[in-house]
Amino acid sequence: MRPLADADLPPLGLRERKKAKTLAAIQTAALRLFQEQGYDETTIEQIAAAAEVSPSTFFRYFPTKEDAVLLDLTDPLVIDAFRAQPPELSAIQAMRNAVRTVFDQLPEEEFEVVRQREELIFANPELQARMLGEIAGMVKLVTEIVAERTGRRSDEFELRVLAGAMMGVVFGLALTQPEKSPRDLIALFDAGLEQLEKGLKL
Amino acid sequence: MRPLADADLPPLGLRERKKAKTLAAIQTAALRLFQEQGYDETTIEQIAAAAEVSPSTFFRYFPTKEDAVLLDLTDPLVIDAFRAQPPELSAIQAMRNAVRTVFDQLPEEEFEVVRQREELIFANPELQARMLGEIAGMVKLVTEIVAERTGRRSDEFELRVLAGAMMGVVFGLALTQPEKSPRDLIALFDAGLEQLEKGLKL
DNA sequence: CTACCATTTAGTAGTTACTATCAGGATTAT
DNA sequence: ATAATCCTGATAGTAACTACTAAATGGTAG
Repeated sequence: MRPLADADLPPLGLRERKKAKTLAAIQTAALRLFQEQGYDETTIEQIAAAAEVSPSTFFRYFPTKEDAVLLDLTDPLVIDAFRAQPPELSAIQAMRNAVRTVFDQLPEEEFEVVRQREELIFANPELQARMLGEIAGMVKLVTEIVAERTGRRSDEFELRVLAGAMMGVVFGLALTQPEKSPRDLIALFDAGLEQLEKGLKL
Repeated sequence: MRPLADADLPPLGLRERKKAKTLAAIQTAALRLFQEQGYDETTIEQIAAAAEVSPSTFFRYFPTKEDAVLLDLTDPLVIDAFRAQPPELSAIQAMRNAVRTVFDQLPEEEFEVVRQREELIFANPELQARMLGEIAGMVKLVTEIVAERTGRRSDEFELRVLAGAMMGVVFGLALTQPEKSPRDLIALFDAGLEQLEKGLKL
């Protein structure tokens, strides 16, 4: 329930509340149906029916069927935490801190959503492709933040290599190991970054 | 013309030759139309018409529209060259050699196909997503080859981190810099790997 | 050259993701 | 209360993709 994280600020119009509820209802219904019947076997009509909205409404909230799975609210949290790290730290250190900060205090129910999504994505190549697209977006973001932190230009060669390598670690870990819980994955990511910083000797 | 690389071994039945020709005709027509009218604006009917086959036939050769762009014949070459490197070299060194070996002797016309494809992919998020999927496949392959080379198991943590980081470099470079020629990209990739091996200090 | 088999092809019909548009109803601002 | 705005549902349409069938073609044996 309530995969949203918008701290429920007091003055929130009825309209906004309804929207948030509809969004959550659709994603919840979608994830449930996907899990029960499989992704490809579930039509948008079914999702809409289960969420008690029209198909039109589904598409107003999610541009594609894939997005109903991919919508992730932890990414922006990590980005913010990363940006907030003191600039004295190396980029890799900063990223490690950011990830730990966010996931150490993430409630269990949110973890469950993460887990469910990972399972679906791992089982479906289409979704994997889209997921990688999201990661690519992260590469850009990370590049820009590192540029801010170090006072360099974001199109500098070294920055792009660094950001690419960091996200590549996520990548290599996320796509090769199916059965791990999200928590384990976080731990692995941390260890992977540590290894990256020490240097890759093989 | 003839984006295929199958050295035209002498005994090749008429049927096989026709198939190769049809494949090439479809991909050529597709790339041309995509470039002229844009990817989304081009329908499979149009491609089929331009290649003088039926839509059914298009789908027999390419499972999806995207595949008509993504079919890449240099990847397997790099993989083979990578596998052929002496095991004394570090994985990163071996990869650098492999890439150089392949692209140094790649004919100019093949480079042109690579360039055309890169342009399309860069302009279209859908294609980028699928492309990343291909890269993910590469991560797996690279992991396995490194495992062979070093006599380790392919599911070992360090291997996955290393392979992920290497491919992440491709990634960070390929997706952030549009206007470079493929040759420049190769050079950048080489430099990126060098930096990766030296260690990422930022 | 002919007859036969396997493969490739075109054609047809259907499903489904996704887009565009619009009228009616609910929410908000005045 | 009234007007402006936004959200929803409904309809109609496009295009990617699938399953199937019948015809044409390439390979092969007599």
